[in-house]
Amino acid sequence: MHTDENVLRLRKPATILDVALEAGVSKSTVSNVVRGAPGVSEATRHSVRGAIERLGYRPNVIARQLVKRRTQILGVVVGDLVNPFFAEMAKLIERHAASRGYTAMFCNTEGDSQSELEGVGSLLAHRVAGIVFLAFSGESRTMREALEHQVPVIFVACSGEWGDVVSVDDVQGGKVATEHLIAAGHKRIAYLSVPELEERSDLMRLKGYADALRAAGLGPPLRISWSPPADQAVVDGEPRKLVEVLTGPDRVTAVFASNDFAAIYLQELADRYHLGVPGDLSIVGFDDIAMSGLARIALTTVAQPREELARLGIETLVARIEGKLTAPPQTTLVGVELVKRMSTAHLA
Amino acid sequence: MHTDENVLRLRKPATILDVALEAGVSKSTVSNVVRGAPGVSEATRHSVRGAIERLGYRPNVIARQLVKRRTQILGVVVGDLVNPFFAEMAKLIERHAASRGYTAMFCNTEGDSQSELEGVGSLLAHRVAGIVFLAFSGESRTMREALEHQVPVIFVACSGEWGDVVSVDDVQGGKVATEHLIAAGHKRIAYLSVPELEERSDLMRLKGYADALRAAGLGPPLRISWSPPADQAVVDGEPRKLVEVLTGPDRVTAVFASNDFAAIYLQELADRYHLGVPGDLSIVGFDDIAMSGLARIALTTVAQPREELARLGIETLVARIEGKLTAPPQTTLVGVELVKRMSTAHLA
DNA sequence: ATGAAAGCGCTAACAG
DNA sequence: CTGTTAGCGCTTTCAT
Repeated sequence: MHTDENVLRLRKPATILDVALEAGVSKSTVSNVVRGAPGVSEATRHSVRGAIERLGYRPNVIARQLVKRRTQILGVVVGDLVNPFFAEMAKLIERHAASRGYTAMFCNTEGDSQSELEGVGSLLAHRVAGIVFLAFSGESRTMREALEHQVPVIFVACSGEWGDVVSVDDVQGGKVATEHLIAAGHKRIAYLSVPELEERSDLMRLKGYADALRAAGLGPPLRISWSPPADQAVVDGEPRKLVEVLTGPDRVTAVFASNDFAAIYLQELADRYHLGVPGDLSIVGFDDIAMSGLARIALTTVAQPREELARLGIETLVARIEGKLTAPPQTTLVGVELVKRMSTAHLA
Repeated sequence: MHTDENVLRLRKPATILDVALEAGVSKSTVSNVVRGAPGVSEATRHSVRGAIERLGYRPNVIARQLVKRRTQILGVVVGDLVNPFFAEMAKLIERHAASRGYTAMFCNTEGDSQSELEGVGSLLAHRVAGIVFLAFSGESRTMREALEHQVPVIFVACSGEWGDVVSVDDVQGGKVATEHLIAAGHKRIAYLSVPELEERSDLMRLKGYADALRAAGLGPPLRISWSPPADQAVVDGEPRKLVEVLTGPDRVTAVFASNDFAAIYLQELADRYHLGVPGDLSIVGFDDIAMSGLARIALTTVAQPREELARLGIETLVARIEGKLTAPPQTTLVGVELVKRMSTAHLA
């Protein structure tokens, strides 16, 4: 098929015109063959195919994009690939996009709204057909820009006001996690949030937690803000050493962490201070990333149906892009499931 | 700056012509201002800037790419984002690319050479300026295509014959890992390889292992091929239950795994069968992914300098793209470092 | 210092 | 069924 002679000829990629000349037809005919347009005789189709093969012709997507004024590229804004939850979502999004003929272009924001802005700017400059937010800082200029350019947007596993959203029921998740802890006899239960998690989800999970607490007649909610692996944390607005919250007479005996990443680092901190999990401290996470299932981690957690989130997200976005969905932005909530492992136990 | 009126006007993005009309100059002048070309009077520059601002003009990268016949996009071929090593490398590569003005376009191959082929095809169709392989199946058609299209290629943390490579010294890594085990008194040491790791690196690590064994006058190398979390494995070409290799009279007492991912799943298997690590089995990994440092995992491993790999990789590729490097493909090897943790111990 | 004109490679009417 | 034509939005000589 490919001879060295051809390889040499192709130092400059063949264009549609080269193919037309080679096959002795016009550009349009080649274009029709390439795009599988109807109304081309079998004979010409065959000879064009031959010319394409001989020249190793590959359509220039850029030229096509320019004339159609649309790309088949989806921009994906990811929080931080180092968090396995995002890594897996990114992979699933890419796969679903590919299965529908779209290519994914990622930008990693590292949770920083400045790079989010730059990233979205770059996506917009590349005229992506749509944008998937896997994390969203809430910075309004970002969206403003997207809107101005009429790019459909979807928030997957996070939320924003200006586009469709597909996510889990965070309130419900927080509730289920907290109820599990309450059922195990815990009275002093804290909510642990980390900056990596997008604010709205954080607030919703906090709400579910607070609701469950209230329903059980337990004390006021206790919110810990922590950036692993720091020693310090902020407890109800006041800086404290995190370990102190977990020890002492009025210590917290259970923590609902806003995601597995935080939960695992909390467990790590407990290990370093020789606090037993779940003996001295019960922990529930959120996400159910792969490593939470390892015997050595064995984290009780609220599982997000990642596959379903990715599928619905891409489905919705593509429908929007292709004009099959014109209704106002909609929110689709999918269910969560508590996965019980070894990081939680009855209060002694 | 942005009034609603403008937002409305921008439903169709402004083109360079709109700006020219608005500023009362020609397309070329606008182009000169946008590109910061010299030879534009301060006055016109100012008025053009104003028009750009008013219209919210953003240059169409696609049109630019078409005329310059080059993009500023780097294709990145990733093995599997679910392996934290790849996730982190992907992130670093993206960051370094961005710092040099390039955008990254990922494709996840899942170790499957069919999707590698499709992915590279898509990258090529998008006329990426260069391709970074973070994993490479060795399938020659892939590269053949890349070569035919004259796209510079770099292999980072893996290797291939048809491009520059920046990787660690795998032989040395295998040697260091094995010597550590030998020094701890182990006699029956196996090498564990998983399909996710690219073949050449696998072979090089195996070689380092075998060399160390030979130098110490220890028996023949023992190679285990395993797909976690299966029960079965292939030991020196013959299928066996993995756990049997780790128990019984002539059991293996130490394993050098070809990457941390495999090492951690081996540890998991040991845990499930109540084999103590390092009591009954010592394990050394390769990569030093973040989770290997957790107290509960505490994996002894050969660390790859990821930051340096990413930096050198992008530097080299960009030099190639920009024509600053025209020498024949070169190989850059960077050093590895053994990180001792709790998964290895002296043989009792 | 600025403008006019010729494409980049492709698609999409519209003729023939 | 196939060819002609006119752009898509931008860069780049070459004039002025």
